[in-house]
Amino acid sequence: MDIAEVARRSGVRASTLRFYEEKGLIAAAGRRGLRRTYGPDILERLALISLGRTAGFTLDEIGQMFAPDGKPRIDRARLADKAKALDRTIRRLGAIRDGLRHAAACPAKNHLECPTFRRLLDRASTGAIGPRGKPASRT
Amino acid sequence: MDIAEVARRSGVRASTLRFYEEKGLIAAAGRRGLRRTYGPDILERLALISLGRTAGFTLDEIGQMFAPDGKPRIDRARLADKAKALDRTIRRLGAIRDGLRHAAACPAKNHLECPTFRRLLDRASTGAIGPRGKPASRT
DNA sequence: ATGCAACTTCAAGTCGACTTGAGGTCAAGG
DNA sequence: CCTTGACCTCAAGTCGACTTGAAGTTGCAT
Repeated sequence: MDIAEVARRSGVRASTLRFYEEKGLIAAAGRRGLRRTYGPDILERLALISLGRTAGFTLDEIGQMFAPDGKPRIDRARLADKAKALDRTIRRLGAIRDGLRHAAACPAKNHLECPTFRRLLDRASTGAIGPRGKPASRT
Repeated sequence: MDIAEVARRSGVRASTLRFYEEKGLIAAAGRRGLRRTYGPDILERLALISLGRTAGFTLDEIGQMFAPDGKPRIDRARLADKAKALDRTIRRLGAIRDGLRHAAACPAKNHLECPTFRRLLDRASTGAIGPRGKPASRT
């Protein structure tokens, strides 16, 4: 596959593929002249990277999860930690989602007067919800 | 309250408070000489901002949620949308958390050989999970 | 009255993850 | 053979959310 096809099949832009290569996250199977050629494995690799990104790993962290030979070298403790962190995030977001839902439906003229909303706000300010451990998605 | 006390009580750094002011997200109640003074309302305001941030709104979006008079001006449809988006995110993250948990416990020498892991990967690459709608938290 | 820690402004820097632009090369179709 | 469009490299730019640094001012305790 050439870079355009990988881009097409993975949804990852060509510029990003070059960038990932520069960072050591992926490698082209070879070159045809100047041009990169990729084997089918690249797609799985990219899926793995995408997965890691969504889970909240940085590219650098993801890079460290591949042994120099290219096979995943996965640190189970690290994964368990991340699962735990993810779980906390999920809980926080769940609380917020419920708060938003309520606010969207709530009849109070001013949300600051709504007890449900105020409870959410209190939890937010006492750190049960926010702020560290940031956002949720740019829709 | 002076800026240092607001910082202490809210957990938001003084530099951030000045930055938020510059962005129009907050305002000092007044000045004592050069120095900003804040009323107690600021803490609620900051909680609201923190909440919005965690929910995935940008600072600009959050700014638009306050009427010029400073009272929250909340667009219910917007909130409902965000709740929906948040819910999608939560689902994605839940799937990933489960995948990570499994991977952390899974006995397979190579995760790529584990059927559970592969299923996760497939969902990731078919877009059921990733990649658009980014990360989860910098722990 | 004086010293100084804590405040002020404004410009620039940082970080992560890419994207964009300029200028160059080259494989493949006509 | 020639064109051309897809590819290449490398440097710089972007975006969001802040932080940092330099240089200046000042409220307040002694």
